Amino acid sequence: MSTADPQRKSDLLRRFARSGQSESQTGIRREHLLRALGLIAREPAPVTRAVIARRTGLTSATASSLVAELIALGLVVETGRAESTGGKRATRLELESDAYLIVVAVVRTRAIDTALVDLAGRTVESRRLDVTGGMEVSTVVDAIRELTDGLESRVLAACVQVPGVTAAGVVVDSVQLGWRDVPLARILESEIGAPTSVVNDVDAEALTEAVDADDRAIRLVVHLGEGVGAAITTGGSLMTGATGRAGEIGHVRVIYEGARSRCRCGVSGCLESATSMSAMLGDTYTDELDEHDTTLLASTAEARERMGFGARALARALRISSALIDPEEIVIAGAAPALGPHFLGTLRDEYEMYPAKGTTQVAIRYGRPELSRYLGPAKFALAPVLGDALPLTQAR
Amino acid sequence: MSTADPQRKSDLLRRFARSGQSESQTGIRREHLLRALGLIAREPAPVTRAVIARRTGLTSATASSLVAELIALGLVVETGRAESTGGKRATRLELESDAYLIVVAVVRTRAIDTALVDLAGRTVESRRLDVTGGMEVSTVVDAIRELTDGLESRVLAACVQVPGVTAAGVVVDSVQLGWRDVPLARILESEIGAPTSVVNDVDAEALTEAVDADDRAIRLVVHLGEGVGAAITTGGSLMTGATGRAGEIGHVRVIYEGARSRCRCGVSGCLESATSMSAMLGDTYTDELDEHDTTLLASTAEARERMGFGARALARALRISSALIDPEEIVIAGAAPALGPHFLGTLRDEYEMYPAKGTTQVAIRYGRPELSRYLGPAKFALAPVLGDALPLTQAR
DNA sequence: AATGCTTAGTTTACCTAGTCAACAAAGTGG
DNA sequence: CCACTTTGTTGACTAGGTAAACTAAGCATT
Repeated sequence: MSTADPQRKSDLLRRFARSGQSESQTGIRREHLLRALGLIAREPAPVTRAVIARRTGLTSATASSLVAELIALGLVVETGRAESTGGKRATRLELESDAYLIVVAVVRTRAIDTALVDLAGRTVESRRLDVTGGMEVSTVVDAIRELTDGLESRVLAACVQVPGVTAAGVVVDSVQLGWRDVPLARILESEIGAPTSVVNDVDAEALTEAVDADDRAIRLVVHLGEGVGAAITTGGSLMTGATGRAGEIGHVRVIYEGARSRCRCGVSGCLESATSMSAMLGDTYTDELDEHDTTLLASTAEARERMGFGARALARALRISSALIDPEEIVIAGAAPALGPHFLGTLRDEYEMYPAKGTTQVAIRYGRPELSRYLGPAKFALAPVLGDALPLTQAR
Repeated sequence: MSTADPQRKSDLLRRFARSGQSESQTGIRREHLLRALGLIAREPAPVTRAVIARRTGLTSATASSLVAELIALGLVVETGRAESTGGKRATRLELESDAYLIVVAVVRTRAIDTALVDLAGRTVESRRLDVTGGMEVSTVVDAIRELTDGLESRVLAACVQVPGVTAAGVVVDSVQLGWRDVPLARILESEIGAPTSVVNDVDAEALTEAVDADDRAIRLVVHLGEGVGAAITTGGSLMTGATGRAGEIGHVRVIYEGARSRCRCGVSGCLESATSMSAMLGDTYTDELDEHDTTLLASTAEARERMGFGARALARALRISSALIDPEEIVIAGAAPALGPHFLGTLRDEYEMYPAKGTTQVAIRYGRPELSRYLGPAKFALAPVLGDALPLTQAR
């Protein structure tokens, strides 16, 4: 366990946190440091200086100097020697995952969940704060300050997850929280002294699902809950669209004949009115339910019938979406995994009923409920500092 | 007019053409050279060394050295002095647009159009070769060789446009040409000694429409012709998807009740069966028709009625597509502009009939038929050499 | 006309972060 | 014990930047 060292942290931030423009000189070095760090963090086999040199194509001299700097910054430690492969035994290098921490805050209508995540993706600590009345920005600030008290020098980055439209650290519009144009990142950055990001809840979930994604993978993640949303990830980062509203497909009309009920949005036949968890399981469903209760709700005959209808509507949306962006896979996340294999099977059948010429078969799977929901936000928090060097896989 | 200088061209290719991997050292210099070149090519006001220094944030010494190298490579010339702004008059810099040429070949079922495009986007020369029988790769090679005869030392890059699925310089599958897994780029590169790209026809068109795009603009381009296809451009480059099939939306089913005719693909109710030019204007329509003849076909009462049906089907596809990717604008290209304001108006009305909550209004416009169709391929050809430094705007 | 001030561009000394080559350290096998 | 391999470090060199001094060429004011 490393001790807090304010100097080392500020060195690290100066080195990595992209500071606007003049990256002409240090940019390459930053890139190389992150590649080396990425190898150390991701590679299952033991990583040594020689391995880094071979994999990056840099010389062993440069690899040594990169490792020296990573060790000085406290991100990497030497951990004994490797077996000999015919010559001198190499020094193993490993990520020092508990040197720094990432702060995650998940803000909802009536509660704030806060957590500290280490560089391996482990949740070191988590708290819940129930909030009565309206959600205030100051309450979020206080919750985070309480969590990080005394640990300031180890907090490397932070991310706040909110429901609603976000762009560049600003909560543009959150109906659920009643916030509009709140520069949340700026407020928190001055408060905790670390780069802070703001992310939409659906996007955060998509990043969680992309946790061990291939570099170039393109993935369509659909969230089913009280509402319906989607997100597209490419190589571990998000497609935000021109106005930060990419993925807002919940209220697009997909049923033109035989719509069953009018959605709260006014349009009848929109995707959400057929495929949201509430539409399929009834109004007793809420996002606060656990998996067991949701499974119970899904077991009635009426629910099963409505799940068929919902699957058909979602299949319509997915067919055109996947033809357009040609994803590697489609992930149905949110509370959907609790619906079980029946819903997924129906969805796949409906999806494959009209295969479009010129497109390839795309796998549809459920999201993985076993993944910590802090992983996506943690990954998003780390992006401006360490890029996607660290996998944050949690389990290994 | 600059003379051919083989040495200078090979210097340029060595400097810019990204050669696989080891870009660790020269990468930054390449970046800076391209930024300087981009300023000189794009800026409407006269560009000088001092301007480059200010805009890039580099020092004036570096700007001077960058310009010196661009001049040595033949990409830039000094053109007199600017007005004084209180001190020494600056030396104007301009793009030497006729020093190098880009080869474009548009391959279709029965004809090959070839063209030479200069660095400003002007078509310097163009030829057409009608082909009877099947289209052979060797015929394409010959057509290009004939066009470039004696100009080899000025040809900087080439692009071949083909109908069908393409990926990384390979024609993966072209039903129209009867080609499968043809490594066209590799064949041509050894033939003409310049980096060669292969692009899909719909993608090429999308790049043409993105010719003076803002850097971060995301744009959805839909091609209407004998078939229907789409492409997404972000910041001047294409989203290709996981397997190079992004945008293949033609045969996605969008009409579930009241489909009028079965498409050649077998599915009834697919987008193409309602919205392709052939579906709307009748089987007498072909992609070879000129704008005038197409307009005539569109003027009958029956065609107008079918255009309404087609617009409704396309609107369905566009609503979900634009909610998903949140584009800056939607462009309806291909032969569609010949359909006139009636079709576009109907499409807009249908599109806006069910506005989805949480999304923003997106402008729908026709493609610009006045743009040379060689611009998109030329831009694609130049990408591996000069990135998106040159706008290739043609007219200024 | 002389002087000062401003802007443009070049030259020079220095810095950063690589490479290459020599070498030390620490292993293996005959 | 010695040749050979692999790991990692050290020192000379190189590419491509910066900072600051300097030259060049204009305008404005005395």
